[in-house]
Amino acid sequence: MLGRRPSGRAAEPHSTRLGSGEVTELDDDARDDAEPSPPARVAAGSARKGRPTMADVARAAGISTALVSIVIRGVPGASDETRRRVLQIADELGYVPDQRAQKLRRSSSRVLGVVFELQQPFHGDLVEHIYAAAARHGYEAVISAVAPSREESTAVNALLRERCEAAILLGSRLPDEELERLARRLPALLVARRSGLPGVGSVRGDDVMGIQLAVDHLIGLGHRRIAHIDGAGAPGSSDRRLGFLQGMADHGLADYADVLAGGLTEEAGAEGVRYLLDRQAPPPTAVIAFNDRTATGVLDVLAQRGRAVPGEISVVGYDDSRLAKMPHVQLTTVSQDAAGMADAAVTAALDLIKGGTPQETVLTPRLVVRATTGPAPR
Amino acid sequence: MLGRRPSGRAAEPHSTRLGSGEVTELDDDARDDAEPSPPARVAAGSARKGRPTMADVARAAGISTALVSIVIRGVPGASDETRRRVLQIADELGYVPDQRAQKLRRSSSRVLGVVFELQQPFHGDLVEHIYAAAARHGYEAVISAVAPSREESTAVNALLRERCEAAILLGSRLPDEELERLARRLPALLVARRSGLPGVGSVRGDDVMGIQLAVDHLIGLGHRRIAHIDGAGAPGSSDRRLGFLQGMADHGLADYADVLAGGLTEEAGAEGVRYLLDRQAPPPTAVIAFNDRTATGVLDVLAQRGRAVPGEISVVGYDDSRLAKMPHVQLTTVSQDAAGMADAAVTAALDLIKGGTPQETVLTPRLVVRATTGPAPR
DNA sequence: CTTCCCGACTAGAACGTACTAGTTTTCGGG
DNA sequence: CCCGAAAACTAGTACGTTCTAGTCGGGAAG
Repeated sequence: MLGRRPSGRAAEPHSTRLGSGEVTELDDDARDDAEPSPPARVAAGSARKGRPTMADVARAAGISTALVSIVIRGVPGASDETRRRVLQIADELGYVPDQRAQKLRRSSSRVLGVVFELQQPFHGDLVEHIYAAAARHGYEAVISAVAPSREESTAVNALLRERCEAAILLGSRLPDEELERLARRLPALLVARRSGLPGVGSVRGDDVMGIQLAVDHLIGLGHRRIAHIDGAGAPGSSDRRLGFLQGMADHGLADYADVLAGGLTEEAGAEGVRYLLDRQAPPPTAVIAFNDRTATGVLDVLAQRGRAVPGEISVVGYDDSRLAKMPHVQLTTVSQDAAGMADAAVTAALDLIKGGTPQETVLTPRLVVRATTGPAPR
Repeated sequence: MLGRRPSGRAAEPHSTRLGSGEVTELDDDARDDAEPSPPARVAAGSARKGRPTMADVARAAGISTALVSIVIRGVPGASDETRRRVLQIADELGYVPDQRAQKLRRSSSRVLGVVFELQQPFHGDLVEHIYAAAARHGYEAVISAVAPSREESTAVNALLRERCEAAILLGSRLPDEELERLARRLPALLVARRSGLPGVGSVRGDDVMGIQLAVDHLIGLGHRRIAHIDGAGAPGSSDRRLGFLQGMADHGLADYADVLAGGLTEEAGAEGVRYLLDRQAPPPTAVIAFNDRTATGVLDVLAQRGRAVPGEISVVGYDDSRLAKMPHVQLTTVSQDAAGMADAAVTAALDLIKGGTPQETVLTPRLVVRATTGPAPR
């Protein structure tokens, strides 16, 4: 094993950093203004110096900023000739409207804030569709991430300062008290979480029913011993747990129901199924996981242990996220219909902004049968 | 199988939407201003009406907005008594500084723009650390996502309008031409991608060396037939391919090297390894995947096919993302050190903002040996 | 030849904050 | 009691837009 040295293709090995310790802080800051002659003064050269403003464009075109504004916004009030000229000059100068100033001036910012979890595939799906849904309504979505090292309240505060018109929280874990404080400041909407609060709207799937669909499906395939690896304290987990127990009871199989504390990560699923396989009692013939990530963990462990899926054990996930759809996974799962949910969330948020009363919108889930469920083994 | 109906616990079954078709657009918009008497006029009631401003706080406290500004920013210039009082009133009123106005006023917006891919775990890791690194330097990170339905140029434009001081692009796929246009507008920095452009900085791992580390490791374990499932056209993939071929050649094993067109998804890895297993020639004893996601796809297929890892086949990933660290996966991988890379990226971006020349910073990767590699089978 | 209107364009006031350049108050020392 | 200086506070402008309320020509209608 030869000790590797940095590859030769890079100009310099490590952290290269050229020249001069100090750079002139602000080179030619003060530039005299009353001088209309040379139109293109910014154009060439590097990206230095504050970006061009509307005033720069106006000066270069020899017109007022108001007229430039009219052209840029594309509203009536300018001749075609001027329009053409202004747009060309703006492009030459590399002018981009300053969003801060726009938003400040405009009565409504037309911005929806979205808080999501960085590593949750389903949240990724939702965010993607929220972008689209917001755009469809002439809104912009600005996103703020939650991660192990970034608390939800930090993420929310960032949005608050952004002065968005409403906040959409994906699978929030904020305590009721904080949610109430938030709702007092701006319209707030929970997604994929039940809202017990009067001031807070909510868009979510019917979790009880979703799991029941899964249970029905499995029992229809002849399964009896079914386990549920739940979401611990996560939003929705108690509903899903309830749906599981109720679904089993409906078929008179309450005694065969098995609920394990889980979580919403792959590891939680892995741990849960490991326990099921290693314990004294015979393992279940089917597992319903809290979500797709959890189910993925279950699948991984089963594969490692050489248990056939669905031959020996069937597995059902929840969310129908990107994970479930992957061709080599083909997870049977309960679809939350990310697009529909995003759509409903944006619509509901817009309704709140217009002064509507907070509602609880419950979407009907759908079972998507793929390759991880099959007839119960003999 | 009994046809499931919406669960009884939800107040109303589907898409509930209460009352009044139309809501008053803007209720009591005009409110007379010159009236200093009742201090707390916003406080109670719902969240309606524009949020309180500095002027509201000042009026309630009977002082000037300038002084409120001083207190809010926490700069010297106000008595402790006033400070306390103002903060309390601000809190009561639910005052939050308007970021748009702040940024507009402040010379520098102290905002870094970050473009990332929503479904790439490694990007998630990077974003998380960039948030932290930026905060450490008194900057804020605003993120803009790329997804199948949201183009990179859309994401970049959103940042541009946000007037951030620099743009950090994670694993960008933008063509050189567009990058140049961008760099002419504001300092731009590529992460995990080589920059051929003079005006664009770059922070990346030494991909050639990274793969070579993996090759060395495998050969040290006795492997000879090694395959590389590459990243197709993705940033960094040509370097990694080169590193693979060169590493194999260094050991005189050029003839045993096998390069497959892949991609950066699980499916690409799954497809690649399926091909390797199904073809005529004997399968390799080790696979180096383009990244962790690709490696995960490989692992899944191997598990499905009942191939022992690392007993029969060893697998190496790249990135050391969240995926690799998961307890039930324990993927051997080349670490890009997300934290270090995020740190370097933020530092480099700040340097660019201060007028520094764009640099190419190359970080030394590190091999993290976990459970998916072992001695070559007999 | 007026009058009026309409399109093209402009002046200037917001929006909510930061900050410079004051002005007033406080207070200790002589 | 007054001076001076620091501390506490304020007026007013600037940031880059949008938008209201205009001005200015010029052509059609009277």
